[in-house]
Amino acid sequence: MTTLTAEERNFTPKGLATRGRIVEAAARLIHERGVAGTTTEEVRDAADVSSSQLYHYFKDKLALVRAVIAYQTDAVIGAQDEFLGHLDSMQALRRWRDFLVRIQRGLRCAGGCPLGTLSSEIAEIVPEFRIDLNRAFTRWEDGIRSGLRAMHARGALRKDADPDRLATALLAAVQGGLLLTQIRRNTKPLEAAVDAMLDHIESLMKKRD
Amino acid sequence: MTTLTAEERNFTPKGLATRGRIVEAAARLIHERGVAGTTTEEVRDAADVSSSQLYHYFKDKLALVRAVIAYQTDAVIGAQDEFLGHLDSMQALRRWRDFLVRIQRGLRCAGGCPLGTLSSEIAEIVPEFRIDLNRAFTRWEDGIRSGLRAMHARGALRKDADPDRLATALLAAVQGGLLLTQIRRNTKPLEAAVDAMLDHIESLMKKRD
DNA sequence: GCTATATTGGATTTACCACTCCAAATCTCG
DNA sequence: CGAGATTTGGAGTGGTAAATCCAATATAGC
Repeated sequence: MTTLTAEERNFTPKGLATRGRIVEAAARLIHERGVAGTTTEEVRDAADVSSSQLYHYFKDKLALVRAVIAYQTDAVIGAQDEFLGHLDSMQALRRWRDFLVRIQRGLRCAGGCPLGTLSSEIAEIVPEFRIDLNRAFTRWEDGIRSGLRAMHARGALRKDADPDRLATALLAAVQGGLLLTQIRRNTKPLEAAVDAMLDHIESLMKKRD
Repeated sequence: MTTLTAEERNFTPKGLATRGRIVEAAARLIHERGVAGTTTEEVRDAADVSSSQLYHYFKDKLALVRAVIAYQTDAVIGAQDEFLGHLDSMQALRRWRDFLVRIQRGLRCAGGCPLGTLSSEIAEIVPEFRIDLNRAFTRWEDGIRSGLRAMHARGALRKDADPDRLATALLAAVQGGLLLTQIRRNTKPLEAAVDAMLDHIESLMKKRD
């Protein structure tokens, strides 16, 4: 059984635009109020579509939520585009850290990570949600890992350092930091968590010889 | 305006027991299915109480959820009782780490941290929830911090290390690790995150002189 | 232009779920 | 034991939100 992508279903450009509006509105509302806190009626109003449109493009609310997961995955990864894949120096890592903190400040520390909050709310509800979110985090982790691997390969990181494991740990620090930052309404936890992890990575660098 | 605690409301021991059954059942169901995924009817059945009993002891579902937050806070902190407050050596920290990993394995990595998942689901919904959860994490953090402060005070940690900030970072690593562990259904992320943070702390220890 | 298909409107249905209500049973304490 | 309070049973209610339905309009491709 294969899942058809939006493009495979003979949607016209106009239809795809409508579908896009729905997903976008749903993503925003769900990030603000959670999945359970967002009604299809609110999505309809925010996207300015009718009930039949919503169900024309999505089988049911669960299908819409899956589309939102995909949308947020691209949004989160996309927002870090200029960083992910190039985190191969302490300078790049620190700049990325500053970027993440700046984003949170811009959001007044509300809402947390769209993927993190989605995960906690729905990962246990529908098995496919967990799979989707796992893939999302794996993509994110890949972007971190490639930089650390490059550092390792060129000898900047000590041979006994494990760049893959460090990438996982760094992503965890980001997620945990974001959670506490959301609860505290203060960026300090995010800063403390990521800084500590970056200091750790720096301590695993070979001294310049 | 003061909120009455359960004890202040003239509940008899029998009543308190009933109330406790309700909270316990609600906590378990909510951890499994989330707040929105748990109906009052399911709680009633699980606790073997009638509808009127539920609303006799709780004003509404929100009040029940607040009670569940308090219950889970005590449960999570309580489960770590033998560790928190005594994390003042690398040995103690590593033992605590093993304990956390063991717990997750026992749960087959499902469900995540009760406080973490609650936070993501409801922190933005009702302001008081965020306050309650903030307090919960602060208590947890206190338990970690006191150990690191002790290490710092007795000179085991370098003078320029910041034990308070390290405690925040360590709690974040635990939370982020738990999130990824839940999504991956594998304890590796928790291990990687906490190990990295503990290695970092160890690197800040004075060499024995 | 004509036909099939895609898109849209919006009223309606169906189901569920939080919460109420009132009466009955049980307990407390003088 | 008796009066007042607490606890319990369970049917019922009101509102809400997901999903359906049918008809109308727009669009694509021949």
